[in-house]
Amino acid sequence: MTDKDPTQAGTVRLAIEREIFNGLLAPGDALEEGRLAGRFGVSRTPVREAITQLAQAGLVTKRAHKRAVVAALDPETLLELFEALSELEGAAAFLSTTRMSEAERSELLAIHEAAARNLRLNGDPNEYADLGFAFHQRIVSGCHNKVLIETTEWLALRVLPYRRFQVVAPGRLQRNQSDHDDIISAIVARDAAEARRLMQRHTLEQGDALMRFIVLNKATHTDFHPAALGKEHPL
Amino acid sequence: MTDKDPTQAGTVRLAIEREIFNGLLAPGDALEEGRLAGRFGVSRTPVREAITQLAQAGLVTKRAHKRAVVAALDPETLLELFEALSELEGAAAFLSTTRMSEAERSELLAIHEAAARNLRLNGDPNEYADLGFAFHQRIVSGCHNKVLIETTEWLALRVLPYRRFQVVAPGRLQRNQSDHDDIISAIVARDAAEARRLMQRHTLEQGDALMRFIVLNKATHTDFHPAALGKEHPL
DNA sequence: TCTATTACAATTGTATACACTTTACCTTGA
DNA sequence: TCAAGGTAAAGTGTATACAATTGTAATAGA
Repeated sequence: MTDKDPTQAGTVRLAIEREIFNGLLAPGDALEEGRLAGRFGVSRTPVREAITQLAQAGLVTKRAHKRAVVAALDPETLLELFEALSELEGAAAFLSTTRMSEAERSELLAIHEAAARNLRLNGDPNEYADLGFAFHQRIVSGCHNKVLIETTEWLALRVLPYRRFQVVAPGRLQRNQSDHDDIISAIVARDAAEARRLMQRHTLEQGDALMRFIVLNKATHTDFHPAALGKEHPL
Repeated sequence: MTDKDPTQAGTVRLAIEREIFNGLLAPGDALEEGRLAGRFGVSRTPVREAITQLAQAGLVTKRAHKRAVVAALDPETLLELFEALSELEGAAAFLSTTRMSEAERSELLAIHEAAARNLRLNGDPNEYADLGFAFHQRIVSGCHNKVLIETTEWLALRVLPYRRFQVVAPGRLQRNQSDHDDIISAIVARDAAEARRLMQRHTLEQGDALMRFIVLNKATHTDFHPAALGKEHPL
């Protein structure tokens, strides 16, 4: 998905993407072509093309003659995203169980063990979040189905800014790690059906945990963008 | 996905989409911005925007400074598409079993029965193909998860031109209908897990059948675009 | 005759200019 | 004070012009 595109349109697209993930651009914010063009030092044409791509990817919404805005994930859509994602990641886990190469499997194990080490030594939670993300990503890529991988990452991209904040809930990290333990066990035992079941439930639960967190903090925030969450819970 | 976009870019996008499905634009064909602009009586700008959207949707491939070409589905990718699609449709069937309204369920049954009638009376195979497509679509939409529906239709769009030709294989129609019978039974019995299993296997088998057909006709065709297939098997 | 280099043609990428739509503000009337 | 209408400002959609890159063909050299 992250193509090294030498064109300005591609560069601008990546830049806007980053700003969305960083929270510099919050959901609901308007993407004004002229201003962005000025900020990036290009004309409106490549900016417009970048926005078109982002719109197609679902990160921004765009209607004719209306300003493009950063897609706001209402709670319902967020739940739907996790539900769909859980199915795709479950399917990937099912296929990966039998399709991963020995090298891929050992790399997955290494990541899992690094996460366990981090947790045991009370390491940086951000590093743990990254390892968790890598864990999911390796299982997905292990299915060796480019279409499935692409589709899964396409959805994962939309929840990415929110996903890392699931770890803030108390006891969530341990639960997360224990889920990963079970998934690894199923994969090592070559139990594809079980790997699917556990992976699906795990991803679904991540969504639930995030939703609960959001609902709890709903009173004080009109929206729940990660930037806002981050300020509230810098860990 | 088919947005009624009043802008020229949207109109051009739909027009190109239709030409791809009709076979007027075959996989591998170059989408030359200038010519298309001339043919549609607009400037290159909206054409370019339309192509960008189609590229993001996966119907055309586009690299910097290279001509955009209609995406050619090589057999491997086609197989991957059906594998991914089978997972998504299976998941949709699982959810639809418990989530469909009574009205949706009876509409699904009506479509299924119309297909059975068509088959019994040796009706128009194209009508049967349409009914089969409607069958799948209703099961997908019945899951009431917009993200899942969108994602599934996004993939289905890419195999749509190929999918209808699965019916040409001998005995394929009866087998298809019998699969649908079983799926309906599971849904009526509220057996979600079984509905998932059957639906997934069914879609996967559709892909296999298409693949077999392609391989058999491979000797005489360098590519297997539906237009070529249609000429070979007008039924 | 074949290969490599170079110039030219064709096509894409970008900038700018303009037309049309939407939005916001201001005026006017009750 | 508030509502309604209109007008100006802002922003998007499109066309055109130009720059940059790529594909092609022709020519020169071996």
